[in-house]
Amino acid sequence: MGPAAFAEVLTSVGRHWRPLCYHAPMISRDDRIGGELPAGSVMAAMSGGVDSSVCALLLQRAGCDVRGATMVLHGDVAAGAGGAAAWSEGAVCGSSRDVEDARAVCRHLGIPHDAFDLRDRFDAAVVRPFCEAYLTGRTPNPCIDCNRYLKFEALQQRRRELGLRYVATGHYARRRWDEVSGRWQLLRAADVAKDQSYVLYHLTQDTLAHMLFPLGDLTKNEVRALARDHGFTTADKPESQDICFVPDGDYAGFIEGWCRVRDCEGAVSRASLMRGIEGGLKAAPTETRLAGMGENPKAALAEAGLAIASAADAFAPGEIVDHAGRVLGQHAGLIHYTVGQRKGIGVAAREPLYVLGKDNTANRLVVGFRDELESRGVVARDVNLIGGDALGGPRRVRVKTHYRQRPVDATVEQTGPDELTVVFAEPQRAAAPGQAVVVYDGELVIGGGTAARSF
RNA sequence: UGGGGUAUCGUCCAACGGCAGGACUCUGGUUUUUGGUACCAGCUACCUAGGUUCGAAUCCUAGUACCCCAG
Repeated sequence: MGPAAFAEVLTSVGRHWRPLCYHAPMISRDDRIGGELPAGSVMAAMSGGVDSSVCALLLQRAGCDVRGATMVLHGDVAAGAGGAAAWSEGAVCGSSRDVEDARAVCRHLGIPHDAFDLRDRFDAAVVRPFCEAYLTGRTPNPCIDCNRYLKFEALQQRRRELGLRYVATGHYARRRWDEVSGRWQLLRAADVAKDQSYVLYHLTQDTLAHMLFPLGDLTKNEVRALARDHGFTTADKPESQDICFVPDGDYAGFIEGWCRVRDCEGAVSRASLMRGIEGGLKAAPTETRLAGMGENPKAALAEAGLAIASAADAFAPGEIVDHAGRVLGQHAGLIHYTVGQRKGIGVAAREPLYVLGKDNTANRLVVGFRDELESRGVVARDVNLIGGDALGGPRRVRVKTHYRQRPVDATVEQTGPDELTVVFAEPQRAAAPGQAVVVYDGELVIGGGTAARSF
């Protein structure tokens, strides 16, 4: 079916076109490529969840040559005889359960399925930067890194190796070829409630050219209905939540354990942590360097108001103070807190108290009332602009500093080769350093970066 | 040590002599591919001992503790 015929089908079925997708080849209209429907071989990234299952289904129905691919991201290999490997159980992304679910869906669809062991890559590109960010007082978003370095970079590499044309994922987002600029664009999903473009701001032209987002025009309910209609075992899996490699939610405990594992003596000492952090900085591939740290991590840390030495005290109790320095209580270690946090401070006041900032040097937690948390803007580093060009002078945009936040009016200006400065139209609750700042122009994702500081 | 004042959830405050309420904290839940936020729900208290009264957090007496003035 050529694009003209495809458009005709859409027109002819009119308002009832959606149900047709249950029975006919139907994928997002925005997945046409240069006016053509996607043709050729596609690697469908399958997490074992409902979205990626339906993603594979839609590709197959569109007539693509599909093969499923699942990344094994974590899980221990049992020390069995003969090196027999057994993935650990667990309903978390990239676990054995998910690999099995993805494989079952592929069997159901009659398509090949590959499982890639990317645990080392996951550790290096996601887990280590996650721990190091928290240890230096920032609040990382590991899902962003996982998307960037695993779901896109690593899978694209496998795609090239296998000689396939596309990688498709179950993200709720859309891409579009822009004739005017001659470039690919990333757009928000049709289902605003499920839009996931926020975690994709780092996509490049090269990657977008080889990406498909078959779910971009569907709603979650439609996706689940499709999965049920096809009897997928993944149809009623719950939405993913929490950090996949910290299923119990105790990220501080996880990081402490991570530090211990890295230190043979088993002690979380200042010296061992410093060794770990500095070693990590040296050994990490360039793309997994501490965000925005550049060539000289220590200088960069100092510039950011962080001291490497103090990072070792991330677990040490200290004082809770207000903006005037009055001591209000004791904190349990700065690693347990993040800017904007309300719960867990443990100090009773006239109104709720929120974390305003973390003073790593003095090991003090600065708290205040809600209105004190508001900021005029935010500076983002480690910038990616999907269009490729520099942004230049102030530009009216909309900005998200959290996955679920509705975009807010702002102006953005390129204030450095790798720096954006966002000024909100109305003061916003401050974003924690380390969080993603994503810039939109209507439905279009312009790009984004990592929050360095609010002002 | 003299004079005055105050004692109520973990914290800060309410409650004509008539079922002790709220805010904050805390706990649980909902929402959510990050941390958080937001929303909903829940737990916990009348300083001690007497007295007055049908009935006391409330009034009276004593004790205890703390605070403020005088030292």
